[in-house]
Amino acid sequence: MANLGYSFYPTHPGDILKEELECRNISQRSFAKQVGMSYSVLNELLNGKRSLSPTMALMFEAALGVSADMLMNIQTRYNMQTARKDSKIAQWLSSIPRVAALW
Amino acid sequence: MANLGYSFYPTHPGDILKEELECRNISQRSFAKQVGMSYSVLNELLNGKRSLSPTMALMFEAALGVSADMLMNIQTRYNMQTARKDSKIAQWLSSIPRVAALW
DNA sequence: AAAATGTTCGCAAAATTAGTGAACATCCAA
DNA sequence: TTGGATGTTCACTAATTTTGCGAACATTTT
Repeated sequence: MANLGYSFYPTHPGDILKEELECRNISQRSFAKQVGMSYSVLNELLNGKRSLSPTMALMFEAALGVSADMLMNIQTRYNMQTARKDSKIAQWLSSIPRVAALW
Repeated sequence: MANLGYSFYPTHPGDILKEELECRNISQRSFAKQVGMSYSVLNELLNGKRSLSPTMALMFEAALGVSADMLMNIQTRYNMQTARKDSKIAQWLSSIPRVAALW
C-alpha cells in the first residue's frame, strides 16, 4: 500500500491516486490501458515523479470519481511547499525589495 | 480600477494583483523595474493573459505582502474552471470509461 | 506638446511536459 | 521452477508551454 501516514515531505496527488487504485485492486497497467494514457507516465505520476495537469485531473475524476479540484489543489500545495524549500528561489527572493506606495 | 465585482468569468490572480497595485498607486512599469521582472509579462499577467507560476507568486508575496498560496490557489481554480469549460477536453473526457475494481 | 502609462502583438529562447520504449526486479501462480 | 503480470526506473524525442524581450499603439497626465 502507498504510504499515506505522517511524512516529512508534502503530499503529492500521486499518493492519493496510488492508494485509490491499490485499494480497488486495479493494476497500473490495466488502468492506463483503459483510460488510454501512457503507462509509465501513470506510474511516475503515482510515485510523485511527474506532476498532475488539469486535464489529467479531470480524467481521474471521470475514471475514478475522485474530485479533480481536490487533486489539483494538492498538486498546487505540493508545488508551493517545494518552491519555498528551494534554496535557489529563496536566495533570489531575498533580493526582491518590498514595494511601497508612492505617497 | 480593475473590475473585482460579479463576473461571468473565473477570477484570475491578475485581477487581485492589478487591484493591489492600483490602490497603492504603483505603476506597472515602476513595479516591474523594482522587482526586476519583464514589464510586458507583468502587464499581461495583470490582464489575465498569462498565468502565475509558483516562483512569481512568491515574488509578489515578498514585494507586496500578498499570500503566495492564495494567489496560486486562485490560479489553480481558474485553470480548472477554464479546463472544464473547454469543449475539446469535455469531448475527450466523454470517451473515458469509469474504471471499476476487479471483483 | 511631452512624458508617463497601459495595452497588444509577434518573436525566439528556454523550460517543461507528454509520450514511448526498453530494461530490470519482484511476486505469484501454473 | 518457469512464465506471466506487476511495479519501478531511465533515457530519449516530440510537443507544448513559459519566459523574456522589444516594438507599436492608445490613453492619460503633466
